[in-house]
Amino acid sequence: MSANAPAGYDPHAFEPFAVTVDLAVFTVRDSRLHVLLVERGADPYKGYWALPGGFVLPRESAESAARRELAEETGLTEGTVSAFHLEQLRTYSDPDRDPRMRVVSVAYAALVPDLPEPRGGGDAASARWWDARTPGPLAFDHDRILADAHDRIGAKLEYSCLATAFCPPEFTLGELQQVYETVWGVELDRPNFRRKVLTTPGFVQAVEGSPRRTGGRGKPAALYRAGAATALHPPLLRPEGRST
Amino acid sequence: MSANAPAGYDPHAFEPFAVTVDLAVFTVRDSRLHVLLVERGADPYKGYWALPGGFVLPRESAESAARRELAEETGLTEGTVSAFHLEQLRTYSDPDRDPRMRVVSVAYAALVPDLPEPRGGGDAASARWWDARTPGPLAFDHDRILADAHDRIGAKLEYSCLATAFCPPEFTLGELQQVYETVWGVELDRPNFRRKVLTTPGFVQAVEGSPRRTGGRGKPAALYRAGAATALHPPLLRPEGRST
DNA sequence: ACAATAGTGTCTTTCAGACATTATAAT
DNA sequence: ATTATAATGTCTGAAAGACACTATTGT
Repeated sequence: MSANAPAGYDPHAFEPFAVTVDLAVFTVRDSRLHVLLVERGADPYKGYWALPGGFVLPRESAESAARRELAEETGLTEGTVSAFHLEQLRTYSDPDRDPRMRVVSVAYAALVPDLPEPRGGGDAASARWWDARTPGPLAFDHDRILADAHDRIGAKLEYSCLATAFCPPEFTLGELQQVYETVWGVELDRPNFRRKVLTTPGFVQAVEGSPRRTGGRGKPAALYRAGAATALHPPLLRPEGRST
Repeated sequence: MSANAPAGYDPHAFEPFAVTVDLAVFTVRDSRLHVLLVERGADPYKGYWALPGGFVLPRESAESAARRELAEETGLTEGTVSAFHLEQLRTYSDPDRDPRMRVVSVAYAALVPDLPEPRGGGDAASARWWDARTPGPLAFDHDRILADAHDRIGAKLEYSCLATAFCPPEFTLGELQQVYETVWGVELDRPNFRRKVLTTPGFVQAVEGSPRRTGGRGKPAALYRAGAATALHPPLLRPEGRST
């Protein structure tokens, strides 16, 4: 803003903007990427599914609003939710994106570990996890937002350590690899993946006195925690120029 | 927005938000990264320098507003300006970022070739190019926005062909290398840079019947145009984990 | 002749892809 | 035994870093 407020600019002079946040909450479940959706109970788009979200209140930032909505929609406490990765995606401002009024929405992507089915904490009675690739037509421009969010997360896995945000505090390398394979929709070579993760300083850190967790069959896997690193140098590039 | 408008929500019920755009317009000049700033003629922050920007009008998107402001502040036509690279950065929404009222700002980064000194086309009488690294304290939260913009551009040079956006339609590989060195603040090995650029399909395309442009002394350099490629696979990583 | 910039070629190191092999568990 | 998953090791090829060398201009 800021530079050129028309002299004597009156905030109430023309129809105001509403500012909202929309959340693409992702998790990896059963080797599929899932996104949290809520069913709309009122028009417009009554009966459609939509990304959870809500208005930014007069005295809070968009970040705060997003964090608050994340807690409400997942039914978890603010404390729990504060550990989840939440990042701003981009802002959607088409004048006609909401038929009721001028609504500018700041979209966020949240990455959470596998959670229990959401209990309807907020005003959205029905919230569910959906497969992120086949969400059918969503309300408003949420198909677009969801697609953008998916793209961004996929891209960030390449050059950041973000994948651990999908995992519980202690995880196996197999689980971490599942995250990559699921988000990218490709299969990775396990030995090469191990090598890359383990030789990147600070990506993961072995849990000492190594307890081992069994994934059912097979040899138990060593456990790791997320390391201190945040960036991946050099990056872990996906096999081909994929998008989904 | 969208999910949970309180039933019977009245847009005028509480103090409205203003939505603005702020622009970080970058160019490379004399081997230094420059950013376009305007001097504020009124309070708050009277006399401070600020990123150009302005209000989003009731019937336009933030993108349109940013493009419009870019034309106004550079004094160029919308047609000229439509060729420049303009991308959304992120949105700043701290409740106290503007002392006058609640202002949410969508920030954009614009990359332009070396332009003539801006003529005050808009209401901002004084607009100037400043060294992007030492802009002194700017108005509002614009120091933060500028730093974020610089970081983002630096990061995008690694995995995109964006550097050509700083160059005129025809440019030499030396000029392209200057862009990288200037934005990253490092020196690159020329032979290796050449090899990387020329072996990346679609990054640049040689101008046939090669006219050659002299940069003063030395051997004349071949000219290139930006290619069709938009992404860089594999990326062109900067030497160390730098940020400025 | 010399300085300055453009361009080529080569050696070495790093790292990713491919894939064989061993290890440890459940059935 | 068989199957399933985890972990190690090795070979190869692609690409980056370092750097020597040639080419073409202005002064």
